[in-house]
Amino acid sequence: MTALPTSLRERKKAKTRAAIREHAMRLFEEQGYAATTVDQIADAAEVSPSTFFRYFPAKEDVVLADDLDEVMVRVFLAQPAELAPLDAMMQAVRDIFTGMDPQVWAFERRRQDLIFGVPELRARAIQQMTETVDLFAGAIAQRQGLPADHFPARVMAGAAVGAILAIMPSGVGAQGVTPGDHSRMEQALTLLRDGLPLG
Amino acid sequence: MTALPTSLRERKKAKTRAAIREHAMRLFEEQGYAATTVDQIADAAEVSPSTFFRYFPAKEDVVLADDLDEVMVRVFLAQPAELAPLDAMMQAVRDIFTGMDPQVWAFERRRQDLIFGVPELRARAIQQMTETVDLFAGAIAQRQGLPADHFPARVMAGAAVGAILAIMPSGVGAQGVTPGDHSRMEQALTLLRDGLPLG
DNA sequence: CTTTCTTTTGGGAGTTACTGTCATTTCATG
DNA sequence: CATGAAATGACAGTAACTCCCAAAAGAAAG
Repeated sequence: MTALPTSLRERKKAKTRAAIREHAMRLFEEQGYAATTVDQIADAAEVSPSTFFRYFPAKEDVVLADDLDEVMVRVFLAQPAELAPLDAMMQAVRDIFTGMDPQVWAFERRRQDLIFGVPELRARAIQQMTETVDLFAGAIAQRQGLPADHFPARVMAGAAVGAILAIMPSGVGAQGVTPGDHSRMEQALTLLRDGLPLG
Repeated sequence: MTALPTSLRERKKAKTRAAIREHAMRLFEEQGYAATTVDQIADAAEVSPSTFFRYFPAKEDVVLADDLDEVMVRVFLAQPAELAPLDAMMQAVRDIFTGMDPQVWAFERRRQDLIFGVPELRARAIQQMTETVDLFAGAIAQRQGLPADHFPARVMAGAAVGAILAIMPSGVGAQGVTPGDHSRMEQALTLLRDGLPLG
């Protein structure tokens, strides 16, 4: 996941970060996000509140820290050049979901559950997605040898991210990403490619 | 815009609300969003901070209070039934932008500038858009006589909203929606309808 | 091992957005 | 004018941050 830590200092920092994160997630799941204070998290992780904010600039960032989106863009760019962009995207989705190790998967799932359950977090997650649109628009253009600000490339990126977002579970009792979801993503991208038939 | 106020009380409330809003927007534009405190706004509008929060549950809501999205859905549903969904959407965009009176337009523009300039506001605005996706998905399905949770309808709604969002100016020095923008929106929807050709 | 330098940590004080409560004022009504 | 309802303002309190400074812990050098 991350580069292997060398010095004692690095190892301690990684451990502290992980501890804060784990205790925070647990408390959020147990008592709810809003009802959990930063002080409680700090107490549980045995650090001072000051230290908490040194590791995570905001309470939200404990949950939102690293995003999957950049990985997605990288995998997308690694696809064979002969694939059409939307097909390359589908293949990238497939690659990511099949190659993910179970532990990462489980953690990802807990995160998704929290994010989609808490409006505050959902808002920021979606904002991250708009940054992903920029990344994707650039990536698509690059792949096809088009200028970086190519209009149709932007539209495609926006449509793809929007479509995927739209089929994410978000209502009451929603569950995060499940193993079956990557096939729904592929269906959505196929529809896009075919001009959005409604039949 | 709103129903005509009858009683003295109603009129006063409307005036107070407008005053808070106007002073807030002015201060945000002059000194920036974060640098403006609720107390300053309350002072300028000559109300107590308590009253401020009675009118707007959060500082953000002064800017985000009413959204254009619901209007969009209504106009979309009012389009002639023989238009294909994406064409109906295009026509709805056209109707709204041409029918908007200049004063509303000017205010809308100031709002857009603020929203797209302040990350915090942008995040919440985008969240509102996801709610719009739900509305649109339902509207599309309804128009075509499909079940409310029809998968391709959701994908279409998500793609359309995502595409439009993607071509909104958001970078540094970005300007809000300008009169020329509705044609860009139409271009985007046309691309969607045609299966997203990149040429 | 000790000294010195650097990084990390904890503590405290301060700001700001927001919540809840209660007395007072302001409008509506008979 | 009297009475009830709604709006307001002042107050106290909480929680998420921010800034700053002194103490602790790891790294490097003698």
